[in-house]
Amino acid sequence: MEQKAKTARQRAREEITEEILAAARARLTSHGPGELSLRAVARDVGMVSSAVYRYFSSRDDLLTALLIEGYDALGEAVELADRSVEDRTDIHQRWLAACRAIRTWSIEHPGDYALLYGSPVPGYAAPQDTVGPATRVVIVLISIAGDAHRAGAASPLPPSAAPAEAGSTVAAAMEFVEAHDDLKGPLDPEIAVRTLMAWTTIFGTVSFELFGHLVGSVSDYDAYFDQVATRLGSDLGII
Amino acid sequence: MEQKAKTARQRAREEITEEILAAARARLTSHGPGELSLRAVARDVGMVSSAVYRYFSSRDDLLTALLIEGYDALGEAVELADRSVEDRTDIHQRWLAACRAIRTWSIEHPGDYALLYGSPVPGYAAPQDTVGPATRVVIVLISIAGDAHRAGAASPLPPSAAPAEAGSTVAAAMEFVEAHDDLKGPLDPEIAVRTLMAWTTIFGTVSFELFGHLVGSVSDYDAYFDQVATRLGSDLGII
DNA sequence: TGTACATCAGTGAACGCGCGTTCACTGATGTAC
DNA sequence: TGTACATCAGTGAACGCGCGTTCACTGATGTAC
Repeated sequence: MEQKAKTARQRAREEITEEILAAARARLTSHGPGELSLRAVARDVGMVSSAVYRYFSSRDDLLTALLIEGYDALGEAVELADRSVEDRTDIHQRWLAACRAIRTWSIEHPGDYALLYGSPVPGYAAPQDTVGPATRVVIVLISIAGDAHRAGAASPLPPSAAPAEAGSTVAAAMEFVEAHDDLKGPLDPEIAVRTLMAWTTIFGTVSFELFGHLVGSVSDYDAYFDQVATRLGSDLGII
Repeated sequence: MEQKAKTARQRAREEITEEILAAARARLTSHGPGELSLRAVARDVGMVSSAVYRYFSSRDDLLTALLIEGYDALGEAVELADRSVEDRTDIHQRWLAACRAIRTWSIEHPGDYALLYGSPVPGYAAPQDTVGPATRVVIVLISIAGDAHRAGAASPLPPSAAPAEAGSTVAAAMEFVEAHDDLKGPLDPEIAVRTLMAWTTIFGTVSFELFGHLVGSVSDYDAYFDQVATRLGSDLGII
Protein backbone atom coordinates (compact mmCIF):
# COMPACT_ATOMS: atom_id res chain seq x y z
CA MET A 1 0.00 0.00 0.00
CA GLU A 2 2.51 2.60 -1.04
CA GLN A 3 1.47 6.08 -1.85
CA LYS A 4 2.53 7.22 -5.30
CA ALA A 5 2.76 10.95 -4.83
CA LYS A 6 2.78 13.01 -1.70
CA THR A 7 0.22 15.72 -1.55
CA ALA A 8 1.26 19.28 -0.77
CA ARG A 9 -0.19 18.79 2.67
CA GLN A 10 1.91 15.75 3.37
CA ARG A 11 5.05 17.44 2.18
CA ALA A 12 4.31 20.51 4.26
CA ARG A 13 3.62 18.36 7.30
CA GLU A 14 6.97 16.63 7.05
CA GLU A 15 8.85 19.85 6.52
CA ILE A 16 7.21 21.63 9.40
CA THR A 17 7.73 18.68 11.70
CA GLU A 18 11.40 18.94 10.83
CA GLU A 19 11.38 22.68 11.39
CA ILE A 20 9.92 22.24 14.85
CA LEU A 21 12.49 19.63 15.76
CA ALA A 22 15.29 21.78 14.39
CA ALA A 23 14.11 24.76 16.42
CA ALA A 24 13.89 22.58 19.51
CA ARG A 25 17.41 21.29 19.01
CA ALA A 26 18.71 24.80 18.42
CA ARG A 27 17.09 25.89 21.65
CA LEU A 28 18.57 22.86 23.38
CA THR A 29 22.01 23.91 22.24
CA SER A 30 21.63 27.56 23.16
CA HIS A 31 19.69 27.22 26.40
CA GLY A 32 19.81 23.65 27.69
CA PRO A 33 17.05 21.17 28.39
CA GLY A 34 15.79 22.95 31.48
CA GLU A 35 14.55 25.85 29.39
CA LEU A 36 13.10 23.85 26.58
CA SER A 37 9.39 24.58 26.53
CA LEU A 38 6.83 23.88 23.89
CA ARG A 39 5.88 27.53 23.86
CA ALA A 40 9.45 28.69 23.33
CA VAL A 41 9.89 26.29 20.44
CA ALA A 42 6.64 27.47 18.86
CA ARG A 43 7.82 31.06 19.17
CA ASP A 44 11.14 30.23 17.52
CA VAL A 45 9.39 28.50 14.66
CA GLY A 46 7.01 31.42 14.27
CA MET A 47 3.75 29.77 15.11
CA VAL A 48 1.31 29.98 17.95
CA SER A 49 1.88 27.48 20.74
CA SER A 50 -1.32 25.56 20.18
CA ALA A 51 -0.35 24.87 16.57
CA VAL A 52 2.48 22.63 17.71
CA TYR A 53 -0.16 20.22 18.95
CA ARG A 54 -0.95 19.37 15.33
CA TYR A 55 2.53 17.81 15.18
CA PHE A 56 3.25 16.55 18.67
CA SER A 57 0.51 15.51 20.98
CA SER A 58 2.26 16.82 24.08
CA ARG A 59 5.48 18.24 25.37
CA ASP A 60 6.58 14.74 26.35
CA ASP A 61 6.07 13.58 22.78
CA LEU A 62 8.35 16.32 21.57
CA LEU A 63 10.93 15.37 24.19
CA THR A 64 10.81 11.76 23.09
CA ALA A 65 11.38 12.73 19.48
CA LEU A 66 14.35 14.86 20.50
CA LEU A 67 15.78 12.08 22.60
CA ILE A 68 15.58 9.64 19.70
CA GLU A 69 17.02 12.15 17.24
CA GLY A 70 19.84 12.91 19.65
CA TYR A 71 20.79 9.31 20.28
CA ASP A 72 20.64 8.63 16.58
CA ALA A 73 22.77 11.62 15.67
CA LEU A 74 25.41 10.72 18.23
CA GLY A 75 25.29 7.05 17.26
CA GLU A 76 25.67 7.88 13.62
CA ALA A 77 28.60 10.20 14.26
CA VAL A 78 30.39 7.48 16.17
CA GLU A 79 29.60 4.77 13.61
CA LEU A 80 30.84 7.05 10.87
CA ALA A 81 34.06 7.80 12.72
CA ASP A 82 34.74 4.10 13.12
CA ARG A 83 33.86 3.33 9.50
CA SER A 84 36.14 6.08 8.21
CA VAL A 85 39.21 4.19 9.32
CA GLU A 86 40.04 2.34 6.12
CA ASP A 87 42.37 -0.24 7.58
CA ARG A 88 39.86 -2.24 9.62
CA THR A 89 42.69 -4.00 11.43
CA ASP A 90 44.04 -0.73 12.78
CA ILE A 91 42.23 -1.10 16.07
CA HIS A 92 44.12 1.74 17.69
CA GLN A 93 42.84 4.28 15.16
CA ARG A 94 39.33 2.88 15.19
CA TRP A 95 39.15 3.05 18.97
CA LEU A 96 40.54 6.55 19.13
CA ALA A 97 38.27 7.75 16.33
CA ALA A 98 35.18 6.38 18.03
CA CYS A 99 36.10 7.85 21.42
CA ARG A 100 36.91 11.21 19.94
CA ALA A 101 33.65 11.25 17.99
CA ILE A 102 31.72 10.87 21.22
CA ARG A 103 33.44 13.85 22.76
CA THR A 104 33.34 16.01 19.65
CA TRP A 105 29.63 15.52 19.09
CA SER A 106 28.93 16.16 22.76
CA ILE A 107 30.87 19.39 22.85
CA GLU A 108 29.15 20.56 19.69
CA HIS A 109 25.74 19.68 21.11
CA PRO A 110 25.96 20.40 24.82
CA GLY A 111 22.22 20.79 25.18
CA ASP A 112 21.45 17.50 23.49
CA TYR A 113 24.16 15.93 25.59
CA ALA A 114 22.63 17.20 28.81
CA LEU A 115 19.26 15.90 27.67
CA LEU A 116 20.65 12.45 26.86
CA TYR A 117 23.21 11.97 29.61
CA GLY A 118 22.47 14.60 32.26
CA SER A 119 19.95 14.38 35.04
CA PRO A 120 16.59 13.06 33.90
CA VAL A 121 13.97 15.68 33.05
CA PRO A 122 11.61 15.92 36.03
CA GLY A 123 8.25 14.33 35.40
CA TYR A 124 9.35 12.68 32.18
CA ALA A 125 10.14 9.01 31.74
CA ALA A 126 11.76 7.99 28.48
CA PRO A 127 9.63 5.42 26.67
CA GLN A 128 10.85 2.15 25.22
CA ASP A 129 11.39 3.64 21.73
CA THR A 130 14.53 5.37 22.91
CA VAL A 131 16.51 2.31 23.96
CA GLY A 132 17.38 1.14 20.45
CA PRO A 133 19.00 4.41 19.37
CA ALA A 134 20.58 4.73 22.81
CA THR A 135 22.59 1.54 22.34
CA ARG A 136 24.25 2.51 19.08
CA VAL A 137 27.31 4.05 20.67
CA VAL A 138 28.13 1.19 22.98
CA ILE A 139 27.61 -1.26 20.12
CA VAL A 140 30.40 0.45 18.19
CA LEU A 141 32.72 0.14 21.16
CA ILE A 142 31.83 -3.51 21.67
CA SER A 143 32.37 -4.37 18.04
CA ILE A 144 35.81 -2.73 17.96
CA ALA A 145 36.79 -4.67 21.07
CA GLY A 146 35.34 -7.82 19.56
CA ASP A 147 37.24 -7.38 16.29
CA ALA A 148 40.45 -6.85 18.21
CA HIS A 149 40.08 -10.00 20.26
CA ARG A 150 38.98 -12.14 17.35
CA ALA A 151 42.13 -10.90 15.62
CA GLY A 152 44.17 -12.23 18.49
CA ALA A 153 44.44 -9.47 21.07
CA ALA A 154 45.09 -10.82 24.54
CA SER A 155 42.12 -10.67 26.88
CA PRO A 156 42.63 -8.50 29.92
CA LEU A 157 43.04 -10.46 33.12
CA PRO A 158 40.90 -9.73 36.14
CA PRO A 159 42.99 -8.30 38.97
CA SER A 160 44.20 -10.93 41.40
CA ALA A 161 42.08 -9.38 44.12
CA ALA A 162 38.95 -9.49 41.98
CA PRO A 163 35.91 -9.99 44.18
CA ALA A 164 33.47 -12.07 42.16
CA GLU A 165 33.19 -13.72 38.84
CA ALA A 166 32.58 -11.05 36.25
CA GLY A 167 30.13 -13.11 34.19
CA SER A 168 27.11 -12.91 36.45
CA THR A 169 27.17 -9.16 37.04
CA VAL A 170 27.13 -8.27 33.37
CA ALA A 171 24.97 -11.19 32.28
CA ALA A 172 22.46 -8.78 30.76
CA ALA A 173 25.12 -7.22 28.54
CA MET A 174 26.33 -10.62 27.38
CA GLU A 175 22.83 -11.75 26.51
CA PHE A 176 22.32 -8.55 24.59
CA VAL A 177 25.47 -9.16 22.58
CA GLU A 178 24.48 -12.71 21.75
CA ALA A 179 21.05 -11.60 20.63
CA HIS A 180 22.49 -8.86 18.43
CA ASP A 181 23.18 -10.08 14.91
CA ASP A 182 25.86 -7.56 13.93
CA LEU A 183 27.95 -8.44 16.94
CA LYS A 184 29.48 -11.83 16.37
CA GLY A 185 29.40 -12.87 20.04
CA PRO A 186 29.92 -14.38 22.48
CA LEU A 187 31.70 -11.92 24.69
CA ASP A 188 34.33 -12.83 27.23
CA PRO A 189 33.03 -11.69 30.64
CA GLU A 190 36.19 -9.76 31.47
CA ILE A 191 36.03 -7.97 28.13
CA ALA A 192 32.39 -7.18 28.80
CA VAL A 193 33.21 -5.57 32.14
CA ARG A 194 36.13 -3.67 30.67
CA THR A 195 34.10 -2.41 27.72
CA LEU A 196 31.31 -1.20 29.97
CA MET A 197 33.90 0.49 32.14
CA ALA A 198 35.51 2.18 29.15
CA TRP A 199 32.14 3.33 27.88
CA THR A 200 31.33 4.72 31.32
CA THR A 201 34.68 6.47 31.64
CA ILE A 202 34.35 8.14 28.27
CA PHE A 203 30.95 9.56 29.11
CA GLY A 204 32.07 10.33 32.63
CA THR A 205 34.97 12.32 31.25
CA VAL A 206 32.74 14.22 28.85
CA SER A 207 30.23 14.92 31.60
CA PHE A 208 32.94 16.16 33.95
CA GLU A 209 34.35 18.37 31.25
CA LEU A 210 31.00 19.83 30.19
CA PHE A 211 29.65 20.21 33.70
CA GLY A 212 32.78 21.90 34.97
CA HIS A 213 34.21 19.31 37.34
CA LEU A 214 37.63 19.23 35.69
CA VAL A 215 38.29 22.94 36.13
CA GLY A 216 41.40 23.19 38.23
CA SER A 217 42.52 19.65 37.48
CA VAL A 218 42.95 19.36 33.73
CA SER A 219 44.95 21.92 31.78
CA ASP A 220 44.52 20.61 28.25
CA TYR A 221 41.19 18.95 27.62
CA ASP A 222 41.93 17.63 24.13
CA ALA A 223 45.18 15.99 25.16
CA TYR A 224 43.76 14.70 28.42
CA PHE A 225 40.88 13.04 26.62
CA ASP A 226 43.25 11.30 24.21
CA GLN A 227 45.29 10.06 27.14
CA VAL A 228 42.18 8.68 28.76
CA ALA A 229 41.05 6.99 25.56
CA THR A 230 44.47 5.44 25.01
CA ARG A 231 44.62 4.06 28.53
CA LEU A 232 41.12 2.64 28.21
CA GLY A 233 42.07 0.84 25.02
CA SER A 234 45.21 -0.41 26.67
CA ASP A 235 43.28 -1.66 29.72
CA LEU A 236 40.96 -3.46 27.31
CA GLY A 237 43.97 -5.16 25.78
CA ILE A 238 43.18 -3.90 22.29
CA ILE A 239 45.82 -1.25 21.66
CA MET B 1 35.00 39.05 70.08
CA GLU B 2 33.06 36.00 71.14
CA GLN B 3 29.49 36.33 72.20
CA LYS B 4 28.84 34.91 75.64
CA ALA B 5 25.23 33.91 75.33
CA LYS B 6 23.05 33.59 72.29
CA THR B 7 19.85 35.43 72.42
CA ALA B 8 16.59 33.62 71.75
CA ARG B 9 16.46 35.33 68.40
CA GLN B 10 19.88 34.08 67.41
CA ARG B 11 19.09 30.56 68.47
CA ALA B 12 15.81 30.62 66.60
CA ARG B 13 17.50 31.99 63.50
CA GLU B 14 20.02 29.18 63.42
CA GLU B 15 17.41 26.53 64.01
CA ILE B 16 15.07 27.84 61.36
CA THR B 17 17.89 28.20 58.85
CA GLU B 18 18.61 24.53 59.49
CA GLU B 19 14.93 23.67 59.13
CA ILE B 20 14.77 25.39 55.76
CA LEU B 21 17.86 23.60 54.52
CA ALA B 22 16.55 20.28 55.82
CA ALA B 23 13.25 20.81 54.04
CA ALA B 24 15.08 21.73 50.85
CA ARG B 25 17.22 18.63 51.04
CA ALA B 26 14.19 16.46 51.71
CA ARG B 27 12.52 17.93 48.66
CA LEU B 28 15.67 17.37 46.67
CA THR B 29 15.60 13.70 47.62
CA SER B 30 11.90 13.21 46.93
CA HIS B 31 11.51 15.36 43.82
CA GLY B 32 14.91 16.19 42.34
CA PRO B 33 16.57 19.53 41.70
CA GLY B 34 14.30 20.47 38.83
CA GLU B 35 11.35 20.83 41.15
CA LEU B 36 13.14 22.58 43.95
CA SER B 37 11.53 25.97 44.31
CA LEU B 38 11.77 28.47 47.08
CA ARG B 39 8.00 28.49 47.39
CA ALA B 40 7.80 24.72 47.72
CA VAL B 41 10.44 24.73 50.43
CA ALA B 42 8.61 27.48 52.30
CA ARG B 43 5.41 25.45 52.11
CA ASP B 44 7.16 22.36 53.49
CA VAL B 45 8.60 24.34 56.35
CA GLY B 46 5.22 25.88 57.10
CA MET B 47 5.95 29.49 56.37
CA VAL B 48 4.94 31.94 53.73
CA SER B 49 7.29 32.18 50.77
CA SER B 50 8.42 35.72 51.45
CA ALA B 51 9.56 34.76 54.94
CA VAL B 52 12.35 32.64 53.47
CA TYR B 53 13.94 35.87 52.31
CA ARG B 54 14.82 36.63 55.93
CA TYR B 55 17.18 33.66 55.73
CA PHE B 56 18.35 33.48 52.14
CA SER B 57 18.52 36.53 49.98
CA SER B 58 17.47 34.68 46.83
CA ARG B 59 16.81 31.27 45.38
CA ASP B 60 20.38 31.14 44.15
CA ASP B 61 21.64 31.72 47.66
CA LEU B 62 19.63 28.76 48.85
CA LEU B 63 20.99 26.65 46.01
CA THR B 64 24.53 27.59 46.91
CA ALA B 65 23.99 26.61 50.52
CA LEU B 66 22.60 23.26 49.40
CA LEU B 67 25.49 22.69 47.05
CA ILE B 68 28.01 23.33 49.82
CA GLU B 69 26.10 21.18 52.30
CA GLY B 70 25.90 18.41 49.74
CA TYR B 71 29.57 18.41 48.82
CA ASP B 72 30.46 18.53 52.49
CA ALA B 73 28.15 15.67 53.40
CA LEU B 74 29.49 13.48 50.61
CA GLY B 75 33.08 14.46 51.35
CA GLU B 76 32.65 13.69 55.01
CA ALA B 77 31.08 10.31 54.28
CA VAL B 78 34.03 9.37 52.09
CA GLU B 79 36.62 10.67 54.54
CA LEU B 80 34.93 8.74 57.31
CA ALA B 81 34.87 5.55 55.26
CA ASP B 82 38.59 5.83 54.61
CA ARG B 83 39.38 6.68 58.22
CA SER B 84 37.37 3.70 59.49
CA VAL B 85 39.87 1.26 58.06
CA GLU B 86 42.07 0.72 61.08
CA ASP B 87 45.05 -0.79 59.30
CA ARG B 88 46.21 2.24 57.35
CA THR B 89 48.49 0.07 55.24
CA ASP B 90 45.55 -1.97 53.96
CA ILE B 91 45.23 0.07 50.80
CA HIS B 92 42.82 -2.37 49.21
CA GLN B 93 40.25 -1.93 51.99
CA ARG B 94 40.73 1.83 52.13
CA TRP B 95 40.24 2.18 48.39
CA LEU B 96 37.19 -0.04 48.33
CA ALA B 97 35.69 1.70 51.36
CA ALA B 98 36.12 5.13 49.81
CA CYS B 99 34.67 4.07 46.45
CA ARG B 100 31.72 2.36 48.09
CA ALA B 101 31.04 5.38 50.26
CA ILE B 102 30.68 7.54 47.16
CA ARG B 103 28.10 5.21 45.68
CA THR B 104 26.23 4.59 48.91
CA TRP B 105 25.83 8.25 49.71
CA SER B 106 24.77 9.00 46.15
CA ILE B 107 22.13 6.30 46.11
CA GLU B 108 20.80 7.48 49.45
CA HIS B 109 20.70 11.09 48.23
CA PRO B 110 19.79 10.92 44.56
CA GLY B 111 18.45 14.46 44.50
CA ASP B 112 21.57 15.92 46.05
CA TYR B 113 23.61 13.81 43.67
CA ALA B 114 21.76 15.16 40.65
CA LEU B 115 22.28 18.69 41.97
CA LEU B 116 26.00 18.14 42.47
CA TYR B 117 26.89 15.96 39.52
CA GLY B 118 23.97 16.17 37.08
CA SER B 119 23.34 18.82 34.48
CA PRO B 120 23.87 22.34 35.78
CA VAL B 121 20.76 24.14 36.98
CA PRO B 122 19.73 26.55 34.20
CA GLY B 123 20.49 30.15 34.99
CA TYR B 124 22.59 29.31 38.01
CA ALA B 125 26.37 29.42 38.20
CA ALA B 126 27.97 27.94 41.28
CA PRO B 127 30.09 30.55 43.09
CA GLN B 128 33.65 30.09 44.25
CA ASP B 129 32.61 29.00 47.78
CA THR B 130 31.63 25.60 46.47
CA VAL B 131 34.98 24.51 45.09
CA GLY B 132 36.61 23.77 48.44
CA PRO B 133 33.92 21.33 49.58
CA ALA B 134 33.76 19.91 46.07
CA THR B 135 37.37 18.74 46.19
CA ARG B 136 37.08 16.73 49.38
CA VAL B 137 36.23 13.47 47.65
CA VAL B 138 39.02 13.52 45.12
CA ILE B 139 41.48 14.47 47.86
CA VAL B 140 40.66 11.24 49.67
CA LEU B 141 41.31 9.25 46.51
CA ILE B 142 44.58 11.04 45.85
CA SER B 143 45.80 10.54 49.38
CA ILE B 144 45.07 6.81 49.29
CA ALA B 145 46.97 6.51 46.02
CA GLY B 146 49.78 8.60 47.45
CA ASP B 147 50.04 6.47 50.59
CA ALA B 148 50.20 3.34 48.47
CA HIS B 149 52.98 4.60 46.27
CA ARG B 150 54.98 6.03 49.14
CA ALA B 151 54.70 2.57 50.70
CA GLY B 152 56.27 1.12 47.61
CA ALA B 153 53.49 0.29 45.19
CA ALA B 154 54.68 0.19 41.60
CA SER B 155 53.63 3.16 39.49
CA PRO B 156 51.41 2.31 36.55
CA LEU B 157 53.17 2.57 33.23
CA PRO B 158 51.74 4.65 30.42
CA PRO B 159 50.62 2.46 27.53
CA SER B 160 53.28 2.07 24.87
CA ALA B 161 51.04 3.90 22.40
CA ALA B 162 50.55 6.84 24.76
CA PRO B 163 50.13 10.05 22.77
CA ALA B 164 51.71 12.79 24.86
CA GLU B 165 53.46 13.27 28.10
CA ALA B 166 50.95 13.04 30.90
CA GLY B 167 52.47 15.81 32.98
CA SER B 168 51.38 18.81 30.98
CA THR B 169 47.72 17.88 30.61
CA VAL B 170 47.14 17.45 34.32
CA ALA B 171 49.52 20.22 35.40
CA ALA B 172 46.69 21.96 37.22
CA ALA B 173 45.99 18.87 39.31
CA MET B 174 49.65 18.46 40.19
CA GLU B 175 49.97 22.08 41.26
CA PHE B 176 46.90 21.67 43.39
CA VAL B 177 48.40 18.65 45.11
CA GLU B 178 51.65 20.43 45.82
CA ALA B 179 49.81 23.40 47.26
CA HIS B 180 47.70 21.20 49.51
CA ASP B 181 49.31 20.62 52.88
CA ASP B 182 47.61 17.36 53.80
CA LEU B 183 48.75 15.73 50.59
CA LYS B 184 52.44 15.07 50.83
CA GLY B 185 53.14 15.55 47.14
CA PRO B 186 54.58 15.65 44.58
CA LEU B 187 52.46 13.42 42.39
CA ASP B 188 53.80 11.25 39.61
CA PRO B 189 52.10 12.43 36.38
CA GLU B 190 50.95 8.96 35.41
CA ILE B 191 49.43 8.47 38.85
CA ALA B 192 47.73 11.84 38.52
CA VAL B 193 46.12 10.84 35.22
CA ARG B 194 45.10 7.46 36.57
CA THR B 195 43.62 8.93 39.73
CA LEU B 196 41.59 11.46 37.77
CA MET B 197 40.43 8.65 35.52
CA ALA B 198 39.43 6.50 38.48
CA TRP B 199 37.57 9.40 40.08
CA THR B 200 35.78 10.04 36.78
CA THR B 201 34.89 6.39 36.31
CA ILE B 202 33.44 6.08 39.79
CA PHE B 203 31.17 9.05 39.29
CA GLY B 204 30.43 7.97 35.75
CA THR B 205 29.33 4.61 37.03
CA VAL B 206 27.13 6.14 39.69
CA SER B 207 25.61 8.56 37.17
CA PHE B 208 24.91 5.77 34.70
CA GLU B 209 23.33 3.68 37.43
CA LEU B 210 21.18 6.49 38.82
CA PHE B 211 20.20 7.91 35.44
CA GLY B 212 19.26 4.52 34.03
CA HIS B 213 21.94 3.93 31.42
CA LEU B 214 22.99 0.57 32.79
CA VAL B 215 19.53 -0.98 32.53
CA GLY B 216 19.90 -3.94 30.21
CA SER B 217 23.65 -4.17 30.69
CA VAL B 218 24.31 -4.74 34.37
CA SER B 219 22.48 -7.41 36.32
CA ASP B 220 23.91 -6.88 39.79
CA TYR B 221 24.76 -3.28 40.55
CA ASP B 222 26.46 -3.88 43.90
CA ALA B 223 28.76 -6.54 42.53
CA TYR B 224 29.43 -4.65 39.32
CA PHE B 225 30.46 -1.55 41.23
CA ASP B 226 32.89 -3.55 43.34
CA GLN B 227 34.38 -5.04 40.20
CA VAL B 228 34.83 -1.60 38.74
CA ALA B 229 36.42 -0.26 41.92
CA THR B 230 38.80 -3.22 42.12
CA ARG B 231 39.90 -2.81 38.52
CA LEU B 232 40.43 0.91 39.00
CA GLY B 233 42.63 0.24 42.02
CA SER B 234 44.50 -2.37 40.06
CA ASP B 235 45.02 -0.02 37.11
CA LEU B 236 46.35 2.55 39.57
CA GLY B 237 48.83 -0.04 40.76
CA ILE B 238 47.70 0.22 44.35
CA ILE B 239 45.85 -3.05 44.96
C1' DT C 1 -13.49 19.95 -15.53
C1' DG C 2 -16.64 21.52 -11.81
C1' DT C 3 -19.00 21.32 -7.58
C1' DA C 4 -20.00 19.87 -2.61
C1' DC C 5 -18.28 18.19 1.28
C1' DA C 6 -14.64 16.45 4.44
C1' DT C 7 -10.20 16.96 6.32
C1' DC C 8 -6.67 19.41 8.20
C1' DA C 9 -3.33 23.50 9.69
C1' DG C 10 -3.01 27.36 12.14
C1' DT C 11 -5.20 31.32 15.06
C1' DG C 12 -6.30 33.69 19.20
C1' DA C 13 -8.31 33.73 23.48
C1' DA C 14 -8.69 31.55 27.65
C1' DC C 15 -8.01 28.11 31.68
C1' DG C 16 -5.43 27.33 35.97
C1' DC C 17 -1.02 26.79 37.64
C1' DG C 18 3.45 27.75 40.10
C1' DC C 19 7.25 30.59 40.06
C1' DG C 20 10.70 34.54 42.24
C1' DT C 21 10.47 38.71 44.28
C1' DT C 22 8.73 43.18 46.48
C1' DC C 23 6.35 45.72 49.91
C1' DA C 24 3.75 47.72 53.66
C1' DC C 25 2.19 45.74 57.79
C1' DT C 26 2.00 43.63 62.70
C1' DG C 27 3.78 41.89 66.67
C1' DA C 28 7.50 39.95 69.21
C1' DT C 29 12.33 40.32 70.87
C1' DG C 30 16.45 43.02 72.12
C1' DT C 31 18.92 47.21 73.83
C1' DA C 32 20.04 51.74 75.94
C1' DC C 33 19.14 54.63 79.39
C1' DT D 1 13.69 47.11 87.47
C1' DG D 2 11.07 49.91 84.05
C1' DT D 3 10.37 52.44 80.00
C1' DA D 4 11.12 54.00 75.05
C1' DC D 5 12.86 52.95 71.01
C1' DA D 6 15.16 49.99 67.50
C1' DT D 7 15.57 45.69 65.38
C1' DC D 8 13.92 41.76 63.43
C1' DA D 9 10.66 37.57 61.93
C1' DG D 10 6.85 36.47 59.68
C1' DT D 11 2.27 37.77 57.16
C1' DG D 12 -0.59 38.47 53.25
C1' DA D 13 -1.42 40.67 49.13
C1' DA D 14 0.30 41.79 44.89
C1' DC D 15 3.49 42.21 40.61
C1' DG D 16 4.56 40.14 36.14
C1' DC D 17 6.02 36.10 34.14
C1' DG D 18 6.00 31.69 31.41
C1' DC D 19 4.17 27.30 31.34
C1' DG D 20 1.04 23.11 29.13
C1' DT D 21 -3.21 22.41 27.34
C1' DT D 22 -8.10 23.12 25.53
C1' DC D 23 -11.40 25.00 22.42
C1' DA D 24 -14.22 27.23 19.00
C1' DC D 25 -12.98 29.48 14.88
C1' DT D 26 -11.30 30.46 9.89
C1' DG D 27 -9.46 29.40 5.71
C1' DA D 28 -6.83 26.42 2.80
C1' DT D 29 -6.17 21.74 0.80
C1' DG D 30 -7.88 17.20 -0.65
C1' DT D 31 -11.45 13.89 -2.34
C1' DA D 32 -15.70 11.86 -4.33
C1' DC D 33 -18.97 12.28 -7.54
